[in-house]
Amino acid sequence: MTSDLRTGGPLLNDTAFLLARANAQSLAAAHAALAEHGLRVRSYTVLALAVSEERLSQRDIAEFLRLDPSQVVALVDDLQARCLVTRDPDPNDRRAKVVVATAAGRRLHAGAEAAANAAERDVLSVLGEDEQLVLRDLLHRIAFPA
Amino acid sequence: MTSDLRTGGPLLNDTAFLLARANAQSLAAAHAALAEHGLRVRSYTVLALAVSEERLSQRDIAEFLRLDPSQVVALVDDLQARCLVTRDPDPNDRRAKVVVATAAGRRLHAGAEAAANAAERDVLSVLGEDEQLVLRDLLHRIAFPA
DNA sequence: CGCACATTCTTGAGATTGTCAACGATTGAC
DNA sequence: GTCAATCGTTGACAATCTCAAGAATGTGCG
Repeated sequence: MTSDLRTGGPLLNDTAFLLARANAQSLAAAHAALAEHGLRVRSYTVLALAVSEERLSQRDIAEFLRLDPSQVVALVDDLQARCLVTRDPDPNDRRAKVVVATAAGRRLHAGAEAAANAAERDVLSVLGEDEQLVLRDLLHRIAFPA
Repeated sequence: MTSDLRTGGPLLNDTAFLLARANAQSLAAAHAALAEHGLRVRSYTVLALAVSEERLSQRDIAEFLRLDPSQVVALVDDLQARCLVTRDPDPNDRRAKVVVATAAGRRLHAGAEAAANAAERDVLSVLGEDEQLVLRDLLHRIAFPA
């Protein structure tokens, strides 16, 4: 057989490329899993933040997800129109709007989270348990540099 | 101080999210580094494949980069218009077109590669040398599952 | 207090990317 | 030779990214 691109070709020493391709695999799996729940990957992450007890503002969300604030507006608009989240006023800053999940939002998130976790488990299944923990630690440090 | 989202918040146990955010960091660094050479990240990866000796067809490139074939058309169109690559006929299959870098393409790639590597080194600098090797191996296995 | 300046959300625009369906040319299987 | 499959291409449409501007609110300083 001819030389396999996946093992010996160009760009394979490029961690940035491997990061991009691994992310593409992960995204595709998550996309398929979440579609059955009527969510796209972006909506799901915003909903997940709204479900948490952190009471994040749209700016917090934008920074955490590395999105432009205007994108968060559209995402929250959609979730709010579907009665999955609300925009609560921040008593300490009337400019800010805290995004909080409704009961329906929490219900939908619970099911979607299970599907997303299953998809992630599938993607990571090529690694051992200990390797998965190492990967998460390394990615965490790159994703949130000091 | 209040609880830091980066260390204790939601989604941080989600490897898929960390993968996406780490990739965003990497992409931003690469984008800035390559802009000075007149290339975007996509163009750079296609050019890198054209520089290699693999003689890849547009379909090969699409599959390797996980792109739709129609996107490769636009990318190669642009690189060809700038005289950085050529579309050579494949003697074994007259449908396929092999994308090969010109001398100018190889020159531009050399400089761009240096800048991209510097950016990557910067992003990975939060990890030790050995950890960087581990990360690359783990990502490689996820990016190209059996 | 009053003023200048920064921050938060929002809107709108334009460019880039992702996804899909068709089509002509060519190949490979039968 | 016929027929299905593949490769490149075009076109359309949705989704995403990036930027600029504006209204409302907050913050700091004289």
